[in-house]
Amino acid sequence: MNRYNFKIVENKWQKYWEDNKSFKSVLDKSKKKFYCLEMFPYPSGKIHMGHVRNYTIGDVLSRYKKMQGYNVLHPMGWDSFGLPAENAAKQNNLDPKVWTEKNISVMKNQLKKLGLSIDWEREISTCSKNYYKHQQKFFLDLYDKGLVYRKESYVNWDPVEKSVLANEQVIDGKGWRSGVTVERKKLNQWFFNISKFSEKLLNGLNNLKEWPNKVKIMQKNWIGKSYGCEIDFNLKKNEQIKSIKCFTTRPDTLFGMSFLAVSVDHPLSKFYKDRDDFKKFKEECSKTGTTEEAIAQAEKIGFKTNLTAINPLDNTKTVPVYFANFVLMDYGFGAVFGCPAHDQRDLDFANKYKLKVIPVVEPLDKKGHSYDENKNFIVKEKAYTGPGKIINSNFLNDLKVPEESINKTIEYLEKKNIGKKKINFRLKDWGVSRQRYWGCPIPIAYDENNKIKKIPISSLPVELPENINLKTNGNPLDHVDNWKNIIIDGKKYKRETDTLDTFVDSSWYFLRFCSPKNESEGFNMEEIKYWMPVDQYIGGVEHAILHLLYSRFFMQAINFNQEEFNITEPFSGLFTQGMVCHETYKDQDGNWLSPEEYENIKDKKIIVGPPESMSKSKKNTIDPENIINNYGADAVRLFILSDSPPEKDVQWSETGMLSSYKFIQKLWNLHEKFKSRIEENSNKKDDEIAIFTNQMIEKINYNLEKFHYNVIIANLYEAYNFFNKKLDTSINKQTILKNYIKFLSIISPIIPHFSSECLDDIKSNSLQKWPEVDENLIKKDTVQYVIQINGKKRAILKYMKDISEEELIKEIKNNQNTKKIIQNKKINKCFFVKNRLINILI
RNA sequence: GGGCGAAUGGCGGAACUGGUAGACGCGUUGGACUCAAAAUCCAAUAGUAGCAAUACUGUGAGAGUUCGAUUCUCUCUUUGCCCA
Repeated sequence: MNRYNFKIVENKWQKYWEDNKSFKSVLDKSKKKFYCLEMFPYPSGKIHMGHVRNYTIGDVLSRYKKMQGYNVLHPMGWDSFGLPAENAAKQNNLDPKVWTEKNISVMKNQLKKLGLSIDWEREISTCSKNYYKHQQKFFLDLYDKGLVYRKESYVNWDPVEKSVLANEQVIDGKGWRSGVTVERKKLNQWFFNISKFSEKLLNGLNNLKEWPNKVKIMQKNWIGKSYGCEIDFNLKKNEQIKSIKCFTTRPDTLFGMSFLAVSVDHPLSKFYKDRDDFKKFKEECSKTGTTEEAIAQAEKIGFKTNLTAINPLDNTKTVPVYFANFVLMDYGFGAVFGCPAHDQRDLDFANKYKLKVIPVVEPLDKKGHSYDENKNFIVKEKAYTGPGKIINSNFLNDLKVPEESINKTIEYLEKKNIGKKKINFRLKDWGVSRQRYWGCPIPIAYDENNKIKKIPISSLPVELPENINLKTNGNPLDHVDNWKNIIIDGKKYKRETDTLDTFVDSSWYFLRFCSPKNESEGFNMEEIKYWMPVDQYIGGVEHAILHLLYSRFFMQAINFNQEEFNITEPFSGLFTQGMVCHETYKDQDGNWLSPEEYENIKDKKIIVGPPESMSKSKKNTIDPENIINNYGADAVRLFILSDSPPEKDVQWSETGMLSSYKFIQKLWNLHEKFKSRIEENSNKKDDEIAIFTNQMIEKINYNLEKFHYNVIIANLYEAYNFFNKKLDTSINKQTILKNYIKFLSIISPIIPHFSSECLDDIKSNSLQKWPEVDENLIKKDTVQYVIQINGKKRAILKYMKDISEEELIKEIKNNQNTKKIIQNKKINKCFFVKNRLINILI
């Protein structure tokens, strides 16, 4: 018997697919399209197991859809701008472009070894000028539509590195490399007006039927629509400023107000800007990070003004006005009123500055709360934010919180012209400026007066200069004078040296795949009208918010003021796969060990940790290329799908991998067995194989549609067990051949090389259609009935299909096994489920 | 602190709409082959009792709805992810 040589077979079919352009997709309006897309990789150097899992899931789906007759678009590209390239290049004295291109070529080869059904002719790379040229054009388009603007905004500033940090580079409020506390610094930056579409992005979620609920909920929370109220607070006898406008979601707590806090950037600050103590305070505030979390955790500090605000519901009550570090200018109006009893931040602040704490909401349940000697509810260290009823609030007393209280208060404020109902969104505009070299240049220049000048379309792309000095303070582009200084129409300008956030690159790449080679436009209307939206998008849940939201925004932005294209959602189906995990190993000194190191020094005391997602820092990674070389692509594909449902984490296991490899060998032995039987001739009529095959197809169809890929593998094992046994009996030649081809077709999305080789070996087409289920064959004449007595299973009996309740009871009374249980007993009641079960109560 | 999930043999996991719990794989045990081992093949494998047929218990804990609950409802425990 021949042994299956995966190396020869896999090379052969990969070459065959490439030579025959088997997966090239062409626009064909006569065919139904299916756009299957997996999140494209960042070219970090090598593919990792997460990629293997992601792309295998997508490949199974693509191949399945193709076999079903769809015109499948399954492209691949590279998210190739980004900070790692810049850092790696700096370390190794390379050009980021050279580093990136080398990685791409390595990773492309690795992906090809997996045997993915990708149309490589559509390959794109976001760092190529053919790509970012259109992105720059797009930027100017959005500028013309008024969806891009420039404003001053805070960034995370590392005072040691003298550079701007991304939020993820700030760890516990400190720079990831310098370890120094990050400061807030104001810079002029570019913004996309995503908040303009808050409502649309929120409502659009309702139409995304094939998205996981949790992703929709995360986006909904991120957009954060809240109903509240804007309130004007009058100030006590002040000439320069009469009132301060605040936004609040809890107007019902107005009687509990004990201070008013404004942001240091509030217009009010202009009256204090020359005072030294205020300057000092402002500097102190700048030491707080920019994330919501950093602000929440920072100590609440304030600067007391000489202003006094009047409670709009009771003129006799006045409160002090503070500048405070926890109030941000870009939320609401940069001013809030503080009700310490019912907001933790306000309470921390009030306790620090010895301000009054007046509870105005009393919890319904007294358990776990504090009360004074007169049994009045009091708040000390922990603010109460739950439901209850209003107290200490004059005419608002006894209203139910929150059902009645908020709306009633707003009604009152509107009637008295003090405030009005307002909807607020948490979603802020998207700051896209990055003070980095390795990104898409922003096609803008400034004249001597700092006035914005668009780079003319005809001189796009604005190319990134190559081979520049990266070891500079701040943005390297700032130091490239011959690039920075330009002349447009005879006038001197300085280029914008910030580059675009890489999330911009990935916000429209799915469109580019529809027209990857088009020189004159980023995407062609006719082509995106045919291919878009992406029918199935597959990737990690870590992109649930930003990438997906930004992509959705881009579709809105394209659609904005434009009739021709009316698809506003880029991904009609979304699937988020789980991570690939591995045990972790540490030696006695607490150093991480790799799985190989662990194998080699097994006898020593090593602490084996629980499975965690593979990461270089924990050294618990497995290199896919080694695995492919040792076991073959088919075996890897089989294993990565077999052990867990795709949406959950999967644990990498060497024994599991080995058993997948062995299974392919077993399938090959089965193939040899089949072949010998196909050549034999037996006239015995036997429907059992056909019935089994059809039932299997039915099951697999169901599991494919539901992404239960691990169950499909179990189905395949069952099929193997069945066929292996069946082949030892006498069977009809035609029956075997017909059903065997169906079996090979069904396994082909998962282990395509193996399947192609076997089909070819029995002189059958290696690219089969997906087999249809023959309904006649899966109809059964007899059915197994579960016999329950008093709810307990007592027997399983086989009878004719569609037997009536009376007949079935008669049969049970006569059956040897069951009659003893119910003999001479009175049947009180029966529950009969046709063709399935009967429950007899005696 | 808030939101969303999850919990099933030694392990990963399966179970349609409430209707046979544990498919399939790993591991373990026994056997065949072998001088021996590996590989391969065959068989057993939730627990308890029993030679066995079989009986009882059993899907994180506790309650509830139901003829019937892994599945639905409530409370709790543990745990994961996201936001703070």
